[in-house]
Amino acid sequence: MLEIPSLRELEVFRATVFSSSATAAAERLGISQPSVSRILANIEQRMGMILFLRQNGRLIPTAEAFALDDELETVFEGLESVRHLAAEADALRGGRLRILAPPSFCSHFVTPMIVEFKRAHPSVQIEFRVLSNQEALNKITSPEGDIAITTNRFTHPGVRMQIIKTTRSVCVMPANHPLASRSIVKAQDLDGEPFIALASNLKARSGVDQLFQRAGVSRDIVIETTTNHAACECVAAGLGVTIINPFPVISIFPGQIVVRPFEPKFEHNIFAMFSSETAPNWLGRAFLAYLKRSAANWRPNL
Amino acid sequence: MLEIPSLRELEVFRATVFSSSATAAAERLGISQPSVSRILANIEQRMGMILFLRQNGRLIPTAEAFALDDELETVFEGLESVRHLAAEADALRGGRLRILAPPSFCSHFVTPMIVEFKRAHPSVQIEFRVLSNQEALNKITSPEGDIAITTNRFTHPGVRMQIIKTTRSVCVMPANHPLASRSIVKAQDLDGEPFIALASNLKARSGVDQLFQRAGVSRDIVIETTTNHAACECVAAGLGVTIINPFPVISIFPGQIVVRPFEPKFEHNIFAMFSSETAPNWLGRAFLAYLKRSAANWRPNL
DNA sequence: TATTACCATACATTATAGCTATAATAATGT
DNA sequence: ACATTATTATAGCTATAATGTATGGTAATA
Repeated sequence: MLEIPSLRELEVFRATVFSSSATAAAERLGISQPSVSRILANIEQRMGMILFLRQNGRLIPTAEAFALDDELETVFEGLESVRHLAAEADALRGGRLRILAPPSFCSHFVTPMIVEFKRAHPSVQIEFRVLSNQEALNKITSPEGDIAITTNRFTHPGVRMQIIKTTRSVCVMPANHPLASRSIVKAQDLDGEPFIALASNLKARSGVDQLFQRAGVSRDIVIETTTNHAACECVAAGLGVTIINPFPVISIFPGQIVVRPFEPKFEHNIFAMFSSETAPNWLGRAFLAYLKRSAANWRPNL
Repeated sequence: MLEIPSLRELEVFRATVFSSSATAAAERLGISQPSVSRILANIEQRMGMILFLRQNGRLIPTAEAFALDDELETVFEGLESVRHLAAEADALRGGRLRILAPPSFCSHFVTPMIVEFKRAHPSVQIEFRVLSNQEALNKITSPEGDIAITTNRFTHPGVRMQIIKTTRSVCVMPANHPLASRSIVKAQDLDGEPFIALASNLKARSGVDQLFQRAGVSRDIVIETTTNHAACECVAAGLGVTIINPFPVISIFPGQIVVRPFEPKFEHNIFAMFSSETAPNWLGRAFLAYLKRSAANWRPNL
């Protein structure tokens, strides 16, 4: 009923939609017309859709057929990339990879991945630059970098973004805090609490501020820090609680802090950024796959 | 050497990369381990790449494997859409389709397509609104429209754009113009010529102005019009020459005007715009396929 | 040293994709 | 009205590909 046909069958289907004729499609594909005819019948039966009207002995593509054809364009473009990848696979051995990342993700995410990647592919020459999101954008468009890890979803036409991981803010508290017994901490719970805030120029700061404003909760902001790590240090020292992105750094200071899910939910994204101008850098994509796999296996230990 | 494996083979490959083990992949796919092993060997041979290192009797994915896996994610996402399409094909019979388009493309492009589409699928309920690019953006994001035809490449995160057609500006002249004998008209040829310009708020106007500025050519702008059609009327009346996008309206006024390619090249794009928030509207995609096919068959008769 | 957990190969079996020949139907030309 | 041509559909056959079972090899482990 909704079994997906084989690549070959889809290819035959596309050729037939293109020419609105089984005979023409057969000629274009270099196979016989009966083959095309039977393949089309097969597809229709297995997908449970009528793709062609048989009117006056001719094949007329239905709206379903056009929609399917449109959808398949993406698929076959992807396969074309695969073919290019195969053709240029040499670049993956002994190529160069220029990685850009902001400081916040280096020591506990990107750097270990670079070590692992380099171990698996010793002949690859790796350049690693630590810089801000904005600088990364500039370098990718130049292009002076192959892949950048950022926390901003840039919509610049010169770059393509891809989500590496999505996480939700958590509440970090001293181990002896009364709220530590709760399984979830809500905004209302923190009314009047001493609070460690992030620096006011950060997007995460303003986002969290909004959540508390909407909830009508006023916190006692005792200190502002620039990094999640510093915020955790302050919490460990008993200065207050904080709301941060748990990825990739959490659960240092074992025993001194506790971490709980926070509501309302506030999402953080990490993106990979590539140039949209130049051809895909396969080493960069390979490295992205490492990052994704690593990020997917990561779990916040709450 | 670069033959693309079958879908099934790619599926097996992905499962193996995911688990880094042929045995685990076989279990996950419900087939035998030797099958997986042989399929992987096949893929590697046919693509001419080493996808797994056999170290200590274990399979270790190479950078090539990760890059390929990443590439295939797109492909399999596309196929997932195909599956959804099959499951929801009913929507294509008797659904509703809300089309948005600017005035310039209605009478000679969108409207005839709507007529054809409605004839092929009589039970589909079609709403057609004529409005500006900006209004279309608003309605797509609302969403109060399923597909919009625009001349702007919006980068708004709430919409996905797709190119329907790309064309190049042409020079339109009275039939008896001396330059009518040339096969190509260049910017320099129009120095001092009486010129029909488009309204100064249009993107096409400023783009063409730039071309002439760079070429150091000063035209005698005798009149400004808002539409391509009006510009052609002025040309037919012998008021001067003009540079316009030939699509979709050209070669009206037969015998009175001639049309020639113009250099330097100036490209125009027509886009389809969908909401990126809501699920794909299959009727919209089917209609898009109609538009694309029609646009692809269109030829400027120079 | 025995055991276990993998991956690879060989062989047999089944399923699929392709061909040729032929039928059926509709449009077109005489 | 009839023959011709163009198109899709069906049947039967064959070669190839996909898959399973059985088995062997190799490295880690107890």
